[in-house]
Order: sequence, then structure tokens, then C-alpha cells
Amino acid sequence: MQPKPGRPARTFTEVARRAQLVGCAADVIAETGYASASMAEIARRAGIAKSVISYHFADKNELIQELIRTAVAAYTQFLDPRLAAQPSAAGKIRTYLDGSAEHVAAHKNMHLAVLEIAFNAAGPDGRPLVASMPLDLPMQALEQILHDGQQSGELREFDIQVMAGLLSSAVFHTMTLALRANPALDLARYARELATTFDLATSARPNSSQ
Amino acid sequence: MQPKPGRPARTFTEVARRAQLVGCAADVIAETGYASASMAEIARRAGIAKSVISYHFADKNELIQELIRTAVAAYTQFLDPRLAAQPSAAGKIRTYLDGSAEHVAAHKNMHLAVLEIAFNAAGPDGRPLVASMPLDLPMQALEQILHDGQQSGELREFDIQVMAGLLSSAVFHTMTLALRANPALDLARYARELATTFDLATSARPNSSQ
Amino acid sequence: MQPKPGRPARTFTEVARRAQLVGCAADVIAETGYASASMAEIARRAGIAKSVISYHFADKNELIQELIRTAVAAYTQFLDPRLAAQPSAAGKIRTYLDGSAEHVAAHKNMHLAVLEIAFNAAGPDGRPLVASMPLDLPMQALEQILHDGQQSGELREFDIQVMAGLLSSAVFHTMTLALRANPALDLARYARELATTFDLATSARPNSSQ
Amino acid sequence: MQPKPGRPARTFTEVARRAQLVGCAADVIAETGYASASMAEIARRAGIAKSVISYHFADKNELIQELIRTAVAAYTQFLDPRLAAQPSAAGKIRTYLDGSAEHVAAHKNMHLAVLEIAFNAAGPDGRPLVASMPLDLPMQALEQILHDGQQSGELREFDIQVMAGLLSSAVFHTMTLALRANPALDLARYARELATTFDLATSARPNSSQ
DNA sequence: AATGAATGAGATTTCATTCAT
DNA sequence: AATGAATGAAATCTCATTCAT
Repeated sequence: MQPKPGRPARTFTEVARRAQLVGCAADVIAETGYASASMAEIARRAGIAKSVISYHFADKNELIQELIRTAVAAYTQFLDPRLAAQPSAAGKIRTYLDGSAEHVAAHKNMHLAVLEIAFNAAGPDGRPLVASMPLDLPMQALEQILHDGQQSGELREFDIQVMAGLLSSAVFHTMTLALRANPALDLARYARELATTFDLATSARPNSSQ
Repeated sequence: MQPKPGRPARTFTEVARRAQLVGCAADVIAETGYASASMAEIARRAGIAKSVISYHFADKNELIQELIRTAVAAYTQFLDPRLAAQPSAAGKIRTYLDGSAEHVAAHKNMHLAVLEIAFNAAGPDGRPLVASMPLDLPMQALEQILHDGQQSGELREFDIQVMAGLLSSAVFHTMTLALRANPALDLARYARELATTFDLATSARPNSSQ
Repeated sequence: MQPKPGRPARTFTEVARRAQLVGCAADVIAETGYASASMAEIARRAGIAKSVISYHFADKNELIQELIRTAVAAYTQFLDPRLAAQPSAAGKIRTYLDGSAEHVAAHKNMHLAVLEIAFNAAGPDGRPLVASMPLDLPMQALEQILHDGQQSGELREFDIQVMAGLLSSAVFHTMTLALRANPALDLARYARELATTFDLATSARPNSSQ
Repeated sequence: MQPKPGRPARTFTEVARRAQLVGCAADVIAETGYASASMAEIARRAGIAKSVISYHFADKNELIQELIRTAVAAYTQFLDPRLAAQPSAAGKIRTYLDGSAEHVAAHKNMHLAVLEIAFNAAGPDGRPLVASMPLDLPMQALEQILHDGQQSGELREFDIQVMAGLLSSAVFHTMTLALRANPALDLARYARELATTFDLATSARPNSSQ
């Protein structure tokens, strides 16, 4: 991809610093909450002066948005090929839950940070910052999966938006918050439990338990 | 309840003021987000001076904690007798979902405010304020219901904590956030969808849809 | 005049503080220049905490605008009746110069501050703050005087805008800057010199020196 | 001119860079105001890195001072021979006004920048930077012209400093600010109006209009 | 019981300047 | 000769809290 015109290409150092700062921001937000994640605290964690952040990011919004972009991109690139490899709707749902658990476990602070930001951060207009962010992409993918499964007769008739919301919450709220409350939680087992639950809840067949 | 020793009993005026301020705080938090809910904004909404809040509450933490206590108490007092009237576990689960939807609809701002606080507010130690709050009371009640249902053979074997977490999220995250995104949402219908879903997911019988 | 609806009436203390802060701002700006006139410096001069200024003025813009409003109002209220008392255009011009000199001498820092602000301060949009301020009111009054004088035949034909600009500059740039360079300057004598000069420059009669 | 001892002579490249940076500084100051003319903005306009300015100038003060020196030198070199060619005081005054108008029109940004600097810039001591600058050179030349004109009887008796200040303001404040307010202004016509005005105001003859 | 006034800590952001390469 | 990176000081503004009345 060519660099956008109007902005000079980023140097190696700059790319590395931005990534480091995004990581530090995620750590601080995940560990101390969004409200305590001041620029000063993030800089302290990174071992640099406050103004270094201003040098690499126009303002706090840009740092947060890059964090969200990074997290969403990593999550999507991890999950998409795995979903595509599953032919059935049930397989996609199970993969969504297993894969998400694996990704959440591997990038705990990123996911916790996005969760914090989704609730706390406000853009310049006062509305939640997350409203302008691609956080509903997973929701749309889930709705598509459920829709196709109903069309093919594999899944029973249910309200797609309700079920997609429940699936989304299961990962981003139920599982992630459980992990925050208990860092030693076995996420793989957690995901298996959820998979069985949603299999029963969505299958068109009268008896479809694992 | 007798007043605690060491603190004089509250006058009628004081009780009324505290309730008013808690209500204003809930409105402001629900409508503008926790980050924008400054003491000044809450006071402005109540039509009083900022320092009145300080007069009635030791600090912001105390106001927020009273808000949570009030919300939890109202929710519990609404739900408990309805749950007790249901003999079966399936009935209790359905009642939990229907009743919660009814209560959320009737006290939208309270529930949105608690949700905001649960994610955003941090105590003086930096840990989430919610950790020291009775927000897991509903969780414990749900776990008891699921446990009893499994003991009686009415519910299938599943991990109780996972299922209780999912039920809790279904109300406090899935449903409440859906309501925030779409204030015209039909919560009763939403709860019926959830009830069917959880019936299928928890029943010991192979085919138990309504 | 009734207080505007929507803003509560100002208390005596508030009015006094605002006046004090406007005065301190004028002093600091006049003595150290606009660029050095930080909120911290103004507060230090007033012997109060920085945040007191924020308590009484929404932001720095509001403080500066109040300063300009105060200065323009004082100047206008001083000059207008004196101008109205003069029947001839020549008399009005002489009164404009004499009266301005008297007012500048009595409110030196106010005038110097307005001059600094007119050049330095920028509004939120980046354009000079003075563009949105009533600083051209004197110019319009001068143009009216010159126009009437030409109509009656008392003044010769000249470009009204050029002459009004020169008269305005004579007071706000020539005289005020001369005073800044030499605080002991005799402004009354200075104004008499200017009056003679403009009498010769504007009169329709071939020989009209004092 | 020989290079000052103690500082090595400047290379061709260095001289060119300094001139380029001074020009960019003048453009930025004239177009966006002194307050917005940061080093970063000047460097951006020049298409170079900020630190290049620091490499060629000890600090911002030196850049600004060079700008003023450059502007004053250009103005003096333009005006001096024209003034010398005029035998009469009236001719010199008219030439001062016409020539200045021509120079301001040709070097608009330089003159606007000097005007901004004269009001805004402060040296390290907080005193206006302009106090240590050769901006009063034109004033001295004007005073000499007026003095000679009075000695020869060509000009009437007036306070030389007041009249010189007014002539100076007429060009640097009245005319320059009018140009800033209206970039399409016809400066030649403006200068003719001023010339007539000052001819009437200074001539010893009772009736000397053109 | 309530208020207006004041405070100090802390947040974000800007900017001239320095330094290693 | 030039650059990208980093710095620390300072500026404006917000906010929970305190105090005299």
C-alpha cells in the first residue's frame, strides 16, 4: 500500500515508538482504568517525557484511536481466516468463541483496554469515542453468520440481532470481565462451555449437544 | 433498621436531599457518561450549589456508592418476590429475564448509570470502585438458582459460573447496551427472545422450546 | 436594565473581582506585553490563585473581551457628550484629540492594553480577536463627523476614510506609543499640536491656523 | 563589509538559507500573526526541519532581529536616494509618502511582519524586542527633514517630534493596517491623499494645496 | 442547611531548544 | 549541513474539595 499523500512516510523509529506507546497505553488502561490513564502515567510507564507522546501523536484521541485500530485489526486478522475455514454455521459460532478466547488470552490488556475505552472515552463532541470506531464490525459478521445459518435451515428461527448481541457480549463482556476478575481463568474451557451453550440455543435440531 | 451508632440519625430533609442528588447523579451519568458527570454538572442539574453535595456526602465516592446501593436495593426488592413465586428453575430464569427487562425499562437511567459506573469509576486506590460494591449479589442468586435446578435434574450439567455470568451479561450488558443504542427498543420482546434462548441452553430435556 | 435571562445576576463580590481582574490584566499587558500576560502572571499580580480567574471568567477570551468592552465603554462615555457639545466639525475634531489625550493619560494602561490586544490576541478561529470587537466604533464616529463637515462646507474635500484613519492613528498609535516610549510625556500639549495640524489639514478656509 | 572578528565568514549556502528563512518567517508572521508564527510553522513553510533554523540562528530572537535588520535595510536603501534627490522639504515629505507606499506595496509581507513584531515580540527580558531595534532610524531621518524645512522657512513652526511621529504612523500604522484590512487597497492613491494632507499641515504658506 | 468564593492538584497541549547521527 | 527524536518548561483549563458566612 502506498503511503497516503500529504503525510510523509513513517520512519522505522516512529513506527516502533507508536507501537510501544500504544502498548503502554493498553497496559495502563487495562491495569488502572481509563480514568487513571493520563498521558503522564503512560509516559512514565514508557520511561519517556510526556511530550514524546505529543511528538508522535497529535493528541490523546489519536493515540486511543490507534490503539483501537490496532486491536481491531489484530483481532480481525486472527479470526477471519479461521471463520472462513468453517463450512457450517455451528462451526463458525464455535470457532468464533474458541478463537476469541485464544485471542483474548494472548492479548489480554488490549482487549481490556478496548473495553474500558468503549465505555469511558468521549470524543471531542462528547459522544462516546467508540461510536466512531469499527467496533461493530464483529457484530455485522456475526449477524451474517446467523442469517446464513437460518437460510440453510441449520439454525432455528430467532431474532438475529438479539442472538448476535448475546454472542458478542459473551466474549467481550462475560468472558473478558471474568478474566479481569480472575486472571488465572482457563479461557479455553470457558469458551467450550459457551460453545455448548450456544449450540443448544441456536441449533434447529431438537438434540444437538456436543 | 436502627441508625448505626456514632452517626446521628438523618433528618427527613437530609434523606430527601440525598435521594434527590442520587437521582440527579444517575440522570447525568446516564445521559452524558461518567466522564462528563462532574459534581458541578450534577449540582447544576439539581439546581443547587456544588457545595451542597459536599455537605450531604463526604465525597464523590460516597455519592456514587449510595447510587449503587440504591439501585441494587430497588432491583433486588423488585425481583426477589417474583423469583420466590416461581417453583421451577426454568420459571425462575424466565422471571429473572422478564422481570429485569421490566425493571430496566422502568429505571433506565439508574441501570445505565450503574453500568457506566461499573466500568469507569475508580476508588482512591485506583482499583475499580465496583469491586467493593454489592454488584455480585444478583450473580450469587443466579448461581443458587442454577445449582438447585441441576440438583433437581431440571437443568442439564453446565458450569454454573459461566452460565450465571452469561445470564447476568445478557441483562446488564446485552440488553442494557441495546437499550442505550436504541431507546425505543421493545424490552419485553427482547426478554422473551432471551428466555427462549436460555431455556434451550439450560434445560435437561432434549427439546424444551416454548 | 434587567439582567439577561439564563445567567443569574452577578453578586457584589463577583462584580468587584471581575473589575479587579480586568484591571490587573490591563496592568500586566501594558507593562509586560500581551505575550507575557499569562493567567498565572495576572493571578500573581492580583495575589490570588490562578483558578480564581477561571472561576470568574469562562476562559481567557472572556477576560480579554471584558477588558476591551470596559475600555471602549469608558472611552465612549467620556468622549460622546463632549463631542455632542461641539457644534462645528473643527470643534469636534479638536475635542476628539484633546479628550482622547485626557482619557489616555487617565487610563494609560487600559489604552496600552487594548493596543497590545488589538495586535496580538487571536480568537479561537485564529483571526485577530479585535476583528469581533467594537474597536471601529470610533472610526465610524469620526467618518460621520468628517462627512458632515464636508457637507456643510466647513471642511475641504478629502478622502474621508484616509483622514479618519489618520485621526484614529494619531490617537491610538502616534500618541499612545509616544506615551509608552516616554511615560512623562505631556499629552495635553501633544494633543494641541495634533489639533493644530489637523485643523490646517482639514479646513476649507485657506488660512485657519489657531 | 568585513566579517566581524571572532565569527567566521558565512558561506554562500548559509547566507542563502538565512535569507530564505527570514523570508518564510515574514510570510508566516504576516499571514497568520506573530502569535501563530512558531518555529515549527516557519520550518514547515520552508519545507525543512525545525532544527535547521536552530542550526542557522542561535535562537528565535536572532531570526526575528535579522528579519527586522533586513527589512529596515531594504527600506532605507530604497528611500534614501529618492529623498536625497528632492531639494525641498515638501518634496522630501511627498517622496517619503509616495516612496513608502511603493515599497510597502512591493514588500507587503515584510512590512506587515515588522508591524506585528514591533507590537508583539518580547526579548528575554520581557521588554519589547523592538526597543533594541533600529526602527527609529526613519524617525530620525524625518526629524532631520522637518528641522531643515523649518530652518529654511519652508515649513511652519510645529513640534518636530509630534509631526515626525504622525508622518511615521501615517505610513506604518494608518496605511499598513488599511492594507491589511483591504489587500486590494490602492496605495498610490492613498499616499497622494496623505501627501496633500501633510502639505497643508506643514507648509509655512497660508494656502499651498497641490 | 445552604451558598458563593476560593483553592491546589492535575490534565492536555504547545513550543523553543538540544542532541546524536 | 541537515535531520528526526526527545526534552522540559510553561500555558490554559477542569475539578473535587474546603471554608467563612
